[in-house]
Amino acid sequence: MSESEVQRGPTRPLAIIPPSLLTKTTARIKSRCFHVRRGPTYAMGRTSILFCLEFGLEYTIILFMLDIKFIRENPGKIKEAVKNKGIDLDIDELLKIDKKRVSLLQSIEELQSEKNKLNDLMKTANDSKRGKIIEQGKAVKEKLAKIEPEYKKINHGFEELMVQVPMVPSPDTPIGKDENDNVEIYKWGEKPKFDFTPKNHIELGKNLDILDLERGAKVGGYRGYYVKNEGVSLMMGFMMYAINKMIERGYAPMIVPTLVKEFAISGSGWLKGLEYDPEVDEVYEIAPDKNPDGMISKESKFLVGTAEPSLLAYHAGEVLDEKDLPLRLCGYSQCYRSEIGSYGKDTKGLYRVHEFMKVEQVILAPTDIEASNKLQDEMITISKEMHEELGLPYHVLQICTGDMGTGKYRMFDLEAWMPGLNRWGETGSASNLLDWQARRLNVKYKDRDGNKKFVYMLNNTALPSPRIFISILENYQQKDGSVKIPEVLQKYMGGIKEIRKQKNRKTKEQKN
RNA sequence: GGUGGGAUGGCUGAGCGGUCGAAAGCGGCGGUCUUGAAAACCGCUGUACCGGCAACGGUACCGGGGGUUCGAAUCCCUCUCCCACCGCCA
Repeated sequence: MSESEVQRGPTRPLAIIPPSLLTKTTARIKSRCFHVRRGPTYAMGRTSILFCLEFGLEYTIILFMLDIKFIRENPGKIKEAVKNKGIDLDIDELLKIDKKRVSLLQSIEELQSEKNKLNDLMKTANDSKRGKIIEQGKAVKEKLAKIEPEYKKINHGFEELMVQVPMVPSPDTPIGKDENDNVEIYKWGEKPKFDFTPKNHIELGKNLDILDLERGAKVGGYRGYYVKNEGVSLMMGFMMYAINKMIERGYAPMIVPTLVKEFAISGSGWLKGLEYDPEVDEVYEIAPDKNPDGMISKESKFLVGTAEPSLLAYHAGEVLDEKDLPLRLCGYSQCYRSEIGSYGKDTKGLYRVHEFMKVEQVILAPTDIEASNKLQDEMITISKEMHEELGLPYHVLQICTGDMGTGKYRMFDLEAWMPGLNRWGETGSASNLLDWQARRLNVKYKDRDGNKKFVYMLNNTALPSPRIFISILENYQQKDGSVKIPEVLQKYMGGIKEIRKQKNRKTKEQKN
């Protein structure tokens, strides 16, 4: 058989079978794990691969992330991904633990089988035999009591390593160590030229009385801020603009919970390990609630860093219908970031703050890599369009292996130009994670043949509040310190065309 | 804040110590009939993991975790969530 192409990717081994072989819409080979059907890809098990081998059919192997079977069979590819992403994870150790785990599991299953047989005997046994069966049952129970704790311990270690296994990056992802190796793939707009020294948003905001960082720090602490007056109209204005844009593009809008259970956070990949670690994880944990009996419940909650976890977890544990995919969602939320890994970075101004607003876009898609990449491009196009309508010069970077998260397959950042800071600043980030998150959140769909598969999940920023705010202020500033308003936003701001220093800010009523 | 009632397969819903991976209905799939469709009738129809080339075999799962028992969907503890009514409040 000719292995036409070995691709790196996620999920179960997929096979592509020439359509000429499928004379009917559904050609079914009666085997439990073997379904052949029409379409670009076919979900297959081991049997199917063997079938292909036997009949000389072509197929494409695509990786299966977080599936231990694939890791066992292709340790080389995983090791390469671990290396390229700069992750500290020993795959050999994982495989060793896996082996031990499986052998313990088998012992347990044997004992349980024995136990079940005794139970069956008990149903029909007379009293004289019963005593003996009870003795035997007790003996089996003792053995189980010995093995089970050992298994649990091993299994925990196994899971700890498994959650760190990275998604293998897409073939077009540049290999690199850090953000310096990201590749600029697109650029739009001219950086504005000023016949004066441009101010940064901190000065502009203060002069115009639309941003107060001092009192923000007084009340909110480090990285706290107040947005005021026309600043509020501006910020709420472009949030509303983003929401409308998403609705227009067919994304279902939601205002999502920002206080969520741990599974939503960890399932989306926002925790680095198996459990929350405030030293490394970027999210805030909220003290446990009181339950109705006044007892302290064990489950604490977390503040989301974006609407993404809330949107993705919306369908957690559900089986969707293929005809509803791709599912396009957008969420508006307040976002909270502990910035634990960024101490001392961007300490001034609005660039890096602990809380902000954001409109986020998310797609749940069928398991087709090509199509999911197209959907990712679709989301990026929307972001590009918004930057262009807002008149913000920007460029798009393809993120390299070393700078992308563990679970990501393909990733792009948008960076808008910020003249006052004299640099590009990230205003959007689009990721395709394939089924990496869906496995953790257990979101599946039923395809046309009734097979259940994990969906592919993609996310992208629509607009984040502080950084777009910065970029607008700094790009649209005028010599006299005023700031013009991009035309598309004016209708969301009650017709305000520019923000300038106000001598008398009293409201109408106060004036009267 | 007070008082009750719940959580079972894709959905509705029975079971309340062994014969239960789980009745029944709906939905889905396949078939008969039909020019085609509908109706009617017949059959099939949960998921994950382990072993096996396969046929198949094994184990687990009745919201999560723990316990009692030779044996738990069923009894006990605990957590989470949902519903109803009253009170209070945005």
